[in-house]
Amino acid sequence: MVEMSRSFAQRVYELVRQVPYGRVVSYGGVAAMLGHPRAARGVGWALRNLPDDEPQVPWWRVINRNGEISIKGPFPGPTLQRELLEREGVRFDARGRVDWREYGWKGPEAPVDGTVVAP
DNA sequence: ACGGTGACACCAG
DNA sequence: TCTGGTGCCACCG
Repeated sequence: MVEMSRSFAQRVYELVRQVPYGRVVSYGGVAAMLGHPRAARGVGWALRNLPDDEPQVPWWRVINRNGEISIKGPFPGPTLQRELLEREGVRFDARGRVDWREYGWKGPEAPVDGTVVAP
């Protein structure tokens, strides 16, 4: 097993499950939404060790701050992730990056644009 | 308790 | 913009 109670990893999975189809979020973004703005690496570790017991976790929608695929290794990792994202309509530029303005997910409680926050 | 690892982020230069 | 160095966090023998 990889977790016992509500481990950090478990919370990562729950949040990533909420990332909408065709949208992406950064490791640091996930960490921040969980209240741990400096735990980006922890998020990466959690997704790398995603157990088979955790279905419905769109791990491929999590990329690094530069809008790039951050998976290492030759085996079906980087390629598969990009494949899955493109299949959802996410487009990569010539440098292999995603535009945050267009596909970035602001979080489950993100305010609708046009909302006035303060004068 | 300790040191090492990793699908990260940030800050100079 | 890119690159290298540094900081941080969760987790594993």
